[in-house]
Amino acid sequence: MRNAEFDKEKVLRAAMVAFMGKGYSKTSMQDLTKATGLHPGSIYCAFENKRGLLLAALEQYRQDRNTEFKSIFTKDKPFLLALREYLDNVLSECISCDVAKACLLTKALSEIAEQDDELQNLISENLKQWQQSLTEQFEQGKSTGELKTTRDSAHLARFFVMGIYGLRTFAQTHPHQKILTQLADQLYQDICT
Amino acid sequence: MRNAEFDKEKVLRAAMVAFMGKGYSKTSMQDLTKATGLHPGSIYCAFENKRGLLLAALEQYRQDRNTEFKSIFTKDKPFLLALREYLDNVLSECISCDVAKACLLTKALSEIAEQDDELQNLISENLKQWQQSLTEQFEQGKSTGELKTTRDSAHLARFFVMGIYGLRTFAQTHPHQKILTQLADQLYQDICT
DNA sequence: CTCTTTCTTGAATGTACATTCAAGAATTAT
DNA sequence: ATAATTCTTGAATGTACATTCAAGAAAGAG
Repeated sequence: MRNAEFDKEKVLRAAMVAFMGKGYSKTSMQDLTKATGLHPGSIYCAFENKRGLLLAALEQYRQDRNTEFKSIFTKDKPFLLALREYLDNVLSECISCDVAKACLLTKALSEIAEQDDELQNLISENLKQWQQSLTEQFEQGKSTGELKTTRDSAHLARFFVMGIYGLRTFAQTHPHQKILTQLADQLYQDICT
Repeated sequence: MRNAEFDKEKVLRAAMVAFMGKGYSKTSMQDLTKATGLHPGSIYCAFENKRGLLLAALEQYRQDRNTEFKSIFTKDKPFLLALREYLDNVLSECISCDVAKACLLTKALSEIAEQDDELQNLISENLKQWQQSLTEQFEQGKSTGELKTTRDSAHLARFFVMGIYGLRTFAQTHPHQKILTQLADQLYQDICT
């Protein structure tokens, strides 16, 4: 008897970064062995195949994002502050020069989803769940009176999500702090008034 | 002496559709020969290689979009109507079930740009040019008094572009007419007030 | 009608890749 | 210590692919 030697989370985060950097197709197994430090056999043993590694990485990504979300939208923090902090986080990802500029979910969605229904559904569900969490926060914000608007919470959340998708794509052609910040400010204003 | 037998525009539009459907990497030469009706040799003769075909297809895409843009934003049509029509066009693309849901430029940008600086620049320039055209239209709309806002035209155009990027991504997970229309309406309102 | 040029065809080539597997190494149990 | 089990290693395999190329077909020139 013997236990696996590698740290699954570390491996999955490394795989995430690799996939975000080159995209799924262009990330070779060689890239993945280099990034994760695992040999092909180990990867196949642990994750079945390359696609399995992507699935596992997506799940890890979802968990990480979820943890981050909960750490920002805490019960004691005023909603508007939390929302602004959340947006600023997205913003700094967009501006940063590392590979996390794109969201792994949307990147994978645009690259592979058309060909792979299971993956498409998985990703869509994740994104819908994220949107649902935001809807709940908007609802919360309205109930405390912080968010003064007649608009439906679900609608607000969808618009916010759309804005973030757009911001991320925009950042790929215009990675300028000033402009991106302006766009984020505008989005925040449009939501909160 | 003998002339090439194929219609370049038709070939390029077929290639565009193929690339939009499967993405660049996953579209094989076999797919492309089937889609275009050309044999490998002819493709290599006319476009150098697969990447060359993508470049040519991107250029065709740019031209087609430009023509469409000019046909919507004509001098005699009221700006607000034109803007609304433009947005509705995007919307119907998002809702339609064919492959044109995604913009070829942003799809290619997210898939390949990281690896290919020349392509990255080409696409970025195209997108910036689009944004510039919109800026000019917003400026026009302000000068006629149709567009009543204190906001900068360039800023308006950026926000509008961001919204369209977001709408397209959003449509990949929620291809529902009603919700997408709602989002487009909201975007239109936010811009025009 | 014949020659020349250019285009077309699709089988052949080489490469890059995902995947497998058998031998070796490490760990735990007895 | 030894055996039993499970993990690790990386070279070998087969496949899918982009690309090439030489032979054949079509079109125009003389």
